[in-house]
Amino acid sequence: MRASNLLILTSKEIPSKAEFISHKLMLRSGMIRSLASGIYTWLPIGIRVLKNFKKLVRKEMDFICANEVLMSSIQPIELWKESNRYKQYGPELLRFKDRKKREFCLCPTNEEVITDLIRREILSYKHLPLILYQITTKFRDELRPRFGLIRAREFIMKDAYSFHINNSCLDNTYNIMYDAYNRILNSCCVDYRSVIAENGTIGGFCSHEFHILASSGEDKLVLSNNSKYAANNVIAEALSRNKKNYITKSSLTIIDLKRFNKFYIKTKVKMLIVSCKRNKLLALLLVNNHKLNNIKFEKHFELSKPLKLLTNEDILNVIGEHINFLGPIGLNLPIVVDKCVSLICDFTAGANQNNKVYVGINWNNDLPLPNIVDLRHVLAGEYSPDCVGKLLIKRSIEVGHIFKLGTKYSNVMNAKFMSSIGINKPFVMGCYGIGLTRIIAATIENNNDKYGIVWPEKLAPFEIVLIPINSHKTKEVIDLSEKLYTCLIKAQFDVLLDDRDIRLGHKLTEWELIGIPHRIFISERNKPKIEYNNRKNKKSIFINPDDLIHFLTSKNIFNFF
RNA sequence: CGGAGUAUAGCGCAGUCUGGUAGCGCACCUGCUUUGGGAGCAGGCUGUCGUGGGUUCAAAUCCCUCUACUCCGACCA
Repeated sequence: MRASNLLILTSKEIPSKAEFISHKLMLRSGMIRSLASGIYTWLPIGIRVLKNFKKLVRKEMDFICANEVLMSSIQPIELWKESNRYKQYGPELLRFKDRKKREFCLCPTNEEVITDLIRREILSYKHLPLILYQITTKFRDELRPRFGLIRAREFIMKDAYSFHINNSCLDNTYNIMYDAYNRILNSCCVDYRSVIAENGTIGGFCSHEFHILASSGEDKLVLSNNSKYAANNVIAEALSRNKKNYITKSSLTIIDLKRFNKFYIKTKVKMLIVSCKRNKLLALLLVNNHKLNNIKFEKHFELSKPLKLLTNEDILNVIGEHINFLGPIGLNLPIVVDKCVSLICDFTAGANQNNKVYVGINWNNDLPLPNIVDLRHVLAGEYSPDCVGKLLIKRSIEVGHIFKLGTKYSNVMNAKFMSSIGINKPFVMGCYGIGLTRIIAATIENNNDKYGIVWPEKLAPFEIVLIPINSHKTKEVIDLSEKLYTCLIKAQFDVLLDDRDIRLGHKLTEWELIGIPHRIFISERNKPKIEYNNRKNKKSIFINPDDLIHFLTSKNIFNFF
């Protein structure tokens, strides 16, 4: 490609509407333009990057013998009714009708469509296991799109689905896919983690997420500093330890707020009141500095989803006590305690009277121990649940999620195959998503400097840019540049010749912003050598033009970093 | 969906409080000079001041309506 033919739409100005580094850089480097909230147009530079990411993913899918398909971005709504996700998905599913009044939706994911395909086409166990995948546009009508491509409404995702005769076969494919995802992320040169995760509306019984660590990320990961334990914040657990060492021995006493000091705060337990199914109330007890985890609550009390916390006002109306003085003793409500609360001795809680608290409360002595459930978010510095290391909490961007679905979809959609012993069995399924447009943004979050994007070699819009200097002065410079351009194309490099009649400074800042990894300068000054310059470390080396291909293909270039 | 903010040239912004000729920088066009870090000089083009209504002799500016976009939260993977 020649720069004179390439649509390069870079900008010096920092776009006012972009907050994230990746969003700013993608706009400034001319990769994307915004069309509407969470919807983008991809420009030539961006498309080249996207193509490289697709290539990388296809290579890994090929390697594990997955079959590429392409499903429509429009889906008949009947399939969603069949899988019972029609209501569950809510307004995120963008629905519309065709001229015959048949209802459709824009594809947010493809479990239904693929299950429908397979139940029609695959009748025998002899075809299994089978992996199908596609790379295509998805649409989710997000409540609040933000951060550029990181949470867009329209995005490009690779989604894969696997079909098996049983769980052990699924486990095998799941592990193969897990490894493939690791290889993909390694190629992106990003700091990432795979973590155990929550299945959400996709369903199933086991899942892992792949996250790129970034201080700007929306998600939080809980990681052990000394073991492999890594989990999404919403399901992370910590080692529950007995906390009776707080106090020697005391007995139940009611004290006034005036005597309430630091010492009692340490052992304070707080009470939250939630409204459950049929408006019944439930009291939850948590250690004072612990935060209630909605997801854990909802998982355990599925029928009370979504969690409804009573406000101070509600509590005054319903219970008639001030929120700060609620406690389990003498309370006429069912109680559930967090695991940590169940382990604490001589604790402090409200006395259900204004300005009064009980201290020295002990389970079984002072009141029976109610149901125990893990209800809280873990805190940084706690012990890892595998007893090895302490927990760190890091921000991240979720880029991939793999699920063991089991027979969730095949059962409800009646997708069955004939097994080897002659009986019909539902397909055992897995599904595997990786957000390409999100991974591009996250890769930029991880790979940039004050000049712009620093692309990993294989993902950059071009591997090499040839920059003739003062080419208007000497024909030799032009001739050599053209010669090298032809050679590099022949050697199958993704090369760009910057043949524009603009000043050098302009070219340099522009290619630094766009992030081309390798730059070659051809000038009168360095004759007969040419200058190789590296985007990442800004170092230069002077080489003979004839050695260029050898230099670029040899290990030299890697030692150079 | 709750809260906050913004909307003026292609982009970034000033002007709005206190109503009275539509401004600046970048970009763009022309010419000359320049050419190893987004050049300099001279000249030029660019606007339904988001939409609709109201007040006024007069509205970018004051009042009301709607819309879009951004941020925080909730939600979601």
